[in-house]
Amino acid sequence: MTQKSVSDLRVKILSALSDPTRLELLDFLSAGERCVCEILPAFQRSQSTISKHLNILYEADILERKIDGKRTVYRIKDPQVFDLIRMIDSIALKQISQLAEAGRILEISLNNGR
Amino acid sequence: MTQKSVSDLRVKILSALSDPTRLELLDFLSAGERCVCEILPAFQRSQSTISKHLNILYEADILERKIDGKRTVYRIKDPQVFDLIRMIDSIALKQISQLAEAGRILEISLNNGR
DNA sequence: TCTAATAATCGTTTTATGGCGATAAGTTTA
DNA sequence: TAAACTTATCGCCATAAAACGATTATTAGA
Repeated sequence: MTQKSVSDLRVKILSALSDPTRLELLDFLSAGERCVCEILPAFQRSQSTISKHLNILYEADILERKIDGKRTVYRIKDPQVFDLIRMIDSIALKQISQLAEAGRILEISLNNGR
Repeated sequence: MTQKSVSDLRVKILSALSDPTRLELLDFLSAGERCVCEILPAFQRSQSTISKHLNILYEADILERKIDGKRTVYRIKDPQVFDLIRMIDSIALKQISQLAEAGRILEISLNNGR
């Protein structure tokens, strides 16, 4: 039996999410389930690359899939991933505003020095 | 000027978090700021490896550091990362309980078949 | 001013990841 | 059943990431 710890799973989930193409895939699928043939035209990546990315998200239990005739349909398994992404964005936005603030202060001190 | 988008930053943050050693470092630092010389004995990794991991977390704006004499002290910059990790754990725990449930159902059907 | 302590950085090796085209495998349709 | 469609997988290459030991730079203390 392959024991799974929460630590292993969280690294697996975080790794699956730490790629721009995969984040775009999640965004794309947030509108609802889609077959691969609908996903492909929306991305400038080869079919094999997209298939691989989808499988990584599937293996991380973030997506589920069903086979429907000759197509495979993917959908978000647990919508809580979007809460997660929102929280990341909130942290990222804080970082950006800190940068902007630092820039403003720098600008002020440069102006004072003129 | 190096423009930073939220998308770039979130990939950077997620990448920084998707490593078991770095998650342990965050856990270790959750008790409060620590210098590298206190961190090292708690990890079975070389000094250069730990230094690199700390720097990755620093570059992702997850840690901040100050130099104090001959030591460098690291601390959590934004405690919201812990909300993030808690949310990951909640997703991971859901996955584990689904696995357990699937195992239970499998066991039942195996028993029925005996 | 030596010496020890501390931590970052360099150079190297090994492993993982992302990308692609080609191929295979399954399904539908003609 | 042959052809077309759809998607997963294989093999390969290039780049990135993780690990280590050795080196460097800085500071504290003898």
